[in-house]
Amino acid sequence: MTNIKDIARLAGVSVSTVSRVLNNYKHVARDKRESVLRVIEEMNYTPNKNAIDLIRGETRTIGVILPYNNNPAFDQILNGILNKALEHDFSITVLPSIYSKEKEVEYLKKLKSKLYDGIIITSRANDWETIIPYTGYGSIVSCEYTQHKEIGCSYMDRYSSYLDAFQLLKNKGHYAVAFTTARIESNSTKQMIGAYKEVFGEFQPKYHISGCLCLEDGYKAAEHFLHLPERPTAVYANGDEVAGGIYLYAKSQQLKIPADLAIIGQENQPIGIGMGITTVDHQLTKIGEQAFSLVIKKSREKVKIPYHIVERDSV
Amino acid sequence: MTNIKDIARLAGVSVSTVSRVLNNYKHVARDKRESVLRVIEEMNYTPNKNAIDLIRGETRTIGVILPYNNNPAFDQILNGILNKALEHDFSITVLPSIYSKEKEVEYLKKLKSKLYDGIIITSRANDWETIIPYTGYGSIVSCEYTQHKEIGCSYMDRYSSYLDAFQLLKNKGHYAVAFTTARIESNSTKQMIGAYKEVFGEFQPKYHISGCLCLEDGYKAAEHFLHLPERPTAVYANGDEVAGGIYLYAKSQQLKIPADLAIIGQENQPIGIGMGITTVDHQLTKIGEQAFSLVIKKSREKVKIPYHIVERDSV
DNA sequence: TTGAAAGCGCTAACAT
DNA sequence: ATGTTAGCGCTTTCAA
Repeated sequence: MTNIKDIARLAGVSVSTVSRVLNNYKHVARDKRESVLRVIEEMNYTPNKNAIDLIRGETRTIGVILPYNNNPAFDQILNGILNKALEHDFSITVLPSIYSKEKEVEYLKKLKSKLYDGIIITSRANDWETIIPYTGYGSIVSCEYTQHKEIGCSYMDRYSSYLDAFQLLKNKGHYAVAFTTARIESNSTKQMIGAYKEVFGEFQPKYHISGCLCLEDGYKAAEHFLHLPERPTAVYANGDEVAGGIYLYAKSQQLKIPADLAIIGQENQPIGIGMGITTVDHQLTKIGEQAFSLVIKKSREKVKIPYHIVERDSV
Repeated sequence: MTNIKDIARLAGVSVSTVSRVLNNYKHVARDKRESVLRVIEEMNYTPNKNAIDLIRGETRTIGVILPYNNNPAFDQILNGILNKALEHDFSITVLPSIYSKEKEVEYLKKLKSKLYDGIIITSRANDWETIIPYTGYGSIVSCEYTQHKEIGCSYMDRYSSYLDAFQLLKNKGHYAVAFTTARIESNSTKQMIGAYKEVFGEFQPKYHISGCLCLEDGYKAAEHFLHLPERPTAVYANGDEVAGGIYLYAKSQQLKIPADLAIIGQENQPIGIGMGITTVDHQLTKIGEQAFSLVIKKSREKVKIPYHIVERDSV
């Protein structure tokens, strides 16, 4: 591999001069600049980026921690991040965590080891207390709200959106309402249950199924709900694919949507458009875009992205 | 920032000893190893990965060039890549190209600049002739077949799958068949047209619409097809979301699926399951997994991944 | 405008 | 078993 020293020698200049033309500095004589460029061309030289990153102490790369890499919601956030990264000429490294605390810490250590200029956490397993110390090594932005001043947030008002969705159902005359969530221990499950209580008074565990990520999960959840003695008349799914699965199972039981079962999904995904499912759109792409903007600004702002409900034919 | 020198000094040993314990080498006395570990702990030290990458000349990072970052097909491939990367403790950097030749070359230069150990090209705008020289700087694997010996391939037999899909339609009595593709200049459009000719004799431009990526594009394509004087009785869509859009438009015109219009999609995506759309599953996740395996083995094998047709209710 | 030289933080060959 | 030292390839003072 040819290096900067070779170029300098062949161009008859010093390495610092080569460095100067490489970085477009002024104060380089025309002829020297040209001869350096010629040699670079001839030798087909490209500077070693690791050496540059080592010296500069920055990499123009952002790491994105996300639990699942095959989940449409996280794909939407990632999409937003990539949009902005492309625009700002940053690279994005995807860090799949499967909600493993160890994996997450491993990734935070990579921030510390200077591989990334910052990290975006789309969702997490660790406590903020274990994450915050790493803000000393690069900017950390979360896609979930936290009051900790060290962390920038690009988030949505989950609680309020859950409230709206349940209220919509209640307004349509539904009182036996079921819902699905992804992780039982997650913040969003807690908020979902909270909102449920606020709207319907008491939480009934039989009307809640966790661990729902994809269409098949929704199908199974519906199977459970619809075999309950007092079967729900509506269900709020944590994603349109899960909602689609619920829809399919209901249909397989000859139920009419929404007459026999109302369904509301989340994140305005293609399947929801296709199947005409009402959905709560948290604008995840925008969340991702905003998260990226915050992380490169090293900002610790808390930016709330508005959600809206898209009414279709399933409620 | 504390560095290896500081640790050596504080532990009362040389940097090489510190390096040895860092890399789990043998021949380090118990007490020295322990005191080094203690100081590392106390100082909360993490080695600078850029320095290590610089010396080792490898980064355990693979770059993945993909044209769109919000396209379900490429998401499936990326998903497969990430599965394997996680397993093998490699990092994945996403390189969005929007089919720009310049962007692609920029990414290949990053391979040359030693940022990645290899690159996976899911789809490309450049000729192989301009890509191949970069195989000198790291392994390059393609998700599309090419006979060039320098390039490993994890691919599907597109032509044969197109043939099968068109034949399926023909067997069901369809002769006026339309189809959609993503990019007019792409290889897969060429193969699609070739397969069409082989099955139906002649290619009719009015039955082909390019530039279809999402549901909305499918909707518009259907609008076009269904207003043709001799409207097609079947359409093969380049993706299930596009197929979903076609389905929706047909429904909006009171057409029955498949009686009035047969629809076949591609890639077995959730929306297709939800809407009951027959699809050609090219197993993109497996393509991604295999591509990753090839790239880290620096293999130039050509591995064909089998496809299969999933029959549902739209044909 | 240019070059010499001192790092950036680490590994590894070599010597002991 | 351990330390010395010469790099890895580049940037950036500093002096000229």
